[in-house]
Amino acid sequence: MMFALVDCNNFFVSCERVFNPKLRNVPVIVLSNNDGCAIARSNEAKQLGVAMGSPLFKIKHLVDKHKIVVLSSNFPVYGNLSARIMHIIRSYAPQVEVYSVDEAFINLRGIPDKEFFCRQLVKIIDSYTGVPVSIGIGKTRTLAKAANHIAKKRSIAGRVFCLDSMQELQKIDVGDIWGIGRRLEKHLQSLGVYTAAELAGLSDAMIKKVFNVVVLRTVRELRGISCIELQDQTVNKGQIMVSRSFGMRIKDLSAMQEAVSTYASTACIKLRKQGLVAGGMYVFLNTGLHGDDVYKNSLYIEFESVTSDTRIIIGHAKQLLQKLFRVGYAYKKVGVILTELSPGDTMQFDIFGHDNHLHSEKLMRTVDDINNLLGRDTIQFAAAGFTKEWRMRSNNRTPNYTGEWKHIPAVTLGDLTVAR
DNA sequence: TCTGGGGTCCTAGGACCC
DNA sequence: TCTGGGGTCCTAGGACCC
Repeated sequence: MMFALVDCNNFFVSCERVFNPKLRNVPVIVLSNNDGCAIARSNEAKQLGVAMGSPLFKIKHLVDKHKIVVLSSNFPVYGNLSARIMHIIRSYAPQVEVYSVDEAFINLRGIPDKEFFCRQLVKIIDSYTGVPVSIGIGKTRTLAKAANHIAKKRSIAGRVFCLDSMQELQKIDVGDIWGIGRRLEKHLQSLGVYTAAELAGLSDAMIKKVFNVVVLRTVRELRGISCIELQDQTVNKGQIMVSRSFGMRIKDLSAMQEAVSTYASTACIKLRKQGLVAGGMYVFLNTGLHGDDVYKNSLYIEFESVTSDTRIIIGHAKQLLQKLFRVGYAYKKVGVILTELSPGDTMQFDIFGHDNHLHSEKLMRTVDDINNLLGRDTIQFAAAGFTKEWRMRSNNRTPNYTGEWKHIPAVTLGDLTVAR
């Protein structure tokens, strides 16, 4: 068994560079929603010492000193490029699991020259999309991950690395292993385990006693025993969450109601896009978790019958929020989580509500169709509000190059400008 | 006062991932 | 002052059953 992990290099930054060549060869970072933390960094920015996830205010001095280009995240564009890349991978590889927006596992079984295949794939993705990718090859998914890490870290020519010698594990820090996070790394180090090779050498009994089965699985994968198969992606997700931090603090219930209605509406769109219905919902809120006057809470409701009707779900969301809301706090965030998801075509009908249900499905489909055709929020629910003053910060967002006619780049002589 | 052993189900919270 | 969003999986502990 052999797996490959295709991973885009500095993905969000690479996407921005596809549409703006001026960003090449200069330090660039892309911020999280609400312009909070650096979640993607160009190699130049990494070298300047910008850590993954560092809050912008903590790296302000580096940004100023080295003139780092700071961009807000532009997820529609990244999602679009991601879909193109995954499409290319699927058209060449037999079995693919899209693991995240910028990563995919490939089962290499049946491919004769695996390294050659991967080097070709790197070139094809590069020439079709302009996004550089690296590929790691290994006997298990965990080893493919580690191989990918090496390919990037050592700037391997051809950007493909095959981890076929266990000697390599001695050079990999235990914290760099997939599945070993900060907590486990510390714990392992306190036991004298610093490298992947040392972790792989621990006894099963010891790991099970001190840690758990998840760590044991990781260790077995390091030894070359595949424990994590490629996932069947037709399986539904367990839940759908939509939540954002506000661009400002909110004290009044009405603005909170707008926000929760907006997120509930977005969650319903995601739900219907996957052909699912939900059986229940959480609403949660908090004041931000860093100050002194912290309040956080959540509530759950089980729906009377499964639904994907935005009107019903907004109604429940507002009711839950009303119960959670305490006057006097300055809120930073609210969110909804839809749970108990099941396919819409096998749903159980409320025996009294069948006609209502057909009506609801028709209405929602019509709303979705109109918005898909004419742009999102062509029709929206009034409860979601129109001014949305609480909207998150996004001060340096690039245009929606791939999703809006008026933002499509126009090439002029030699340089690139944006058509308006 | 004494008050077992085994099971299930649910929830909250922790840890991890990108 | 400012510190993301969206997920999954596992475990511990409580409630409840016989």
